Amino acid sequence: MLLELDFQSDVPIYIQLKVQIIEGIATGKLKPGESLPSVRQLAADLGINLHTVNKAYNFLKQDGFLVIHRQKGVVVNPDQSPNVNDEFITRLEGDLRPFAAEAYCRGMTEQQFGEICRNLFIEFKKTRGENI
Amino acid sequence: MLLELDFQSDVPIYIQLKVQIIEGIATGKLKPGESLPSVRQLAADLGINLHTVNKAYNFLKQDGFLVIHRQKGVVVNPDQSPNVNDEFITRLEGDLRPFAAEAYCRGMTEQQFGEICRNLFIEFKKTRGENI
DNA sequence: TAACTGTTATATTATAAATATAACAGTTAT
DNA sequence: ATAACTGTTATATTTATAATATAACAGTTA
Repeated sequence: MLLELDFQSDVPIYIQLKVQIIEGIATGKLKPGESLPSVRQLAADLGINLHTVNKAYNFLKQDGFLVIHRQKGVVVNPDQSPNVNDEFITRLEGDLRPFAAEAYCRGMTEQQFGEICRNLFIEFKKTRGENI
Repeated sequence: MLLELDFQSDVPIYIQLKVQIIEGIATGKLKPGESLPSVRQLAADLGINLHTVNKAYNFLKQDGFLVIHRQKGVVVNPDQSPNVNDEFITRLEGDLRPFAAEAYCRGMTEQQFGEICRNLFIEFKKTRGENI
């Protein structure tokens, strides 16, 4: 899977990695049980430091998206991704609220906002369908 | 309007201020034309530095949420909040995508996700209705 | 004149991000 | 067994950003 970094972005590199890997799982480009490059390999490929990759991997491991397999190294969780629990929903609502507020302030309609959110979600559904 | 800061949060203070002011406008707790505390006053009230407040105010001014009024100081844009333009939509989609991806990975349904987004939006509509 | 407004400038401190090396324990393949 | 790999841990340093501390300026207001 291709990972692209924007070094000009104000988003930290390890967050960019984390987000892109989750999106990769969402689209099916990264499949359950699939191995990821080693921390050293990926760091070398991207021209960044080993610890930056390790930081991203560890966040994803802690969330249950990745597991460490004795033989295969870092692997996409073969069982399934972590659940939707109350903690996640609370966090999600807190994270999304500012965006909803700004959209509402700017005069976006409920339909517009709903459609953008739904389309983003559907996009993953579709793409995973194609990649499985 | 009451502003509350979480000094333990990993979200920078000036971002917390920016978000809460936008949410205040969205809920109608901050009305068009209404004055905000001076940078020195708000900084003193919150126990933070003048420049931290100024930084938040300037971001909001740049986005068109606030204007500087000769007499009244910093004021909620009396005309209206900034528009929904293509730039905003592009930025919004980019910002929301990671959350949609994670929600989808965790097995959230399109209905669940859509409802959470819609409810957040509706909440502002309702609250502003009450506050106007 | 005095007290306020936002603004600008400069310097410093604190924290987080990213890097640089090095080493350890365990696995894998030659 | 040796060599090459795996993630992990430790330590130190550099870089960038966040936040603070003082000070001053130009304009407004009472």
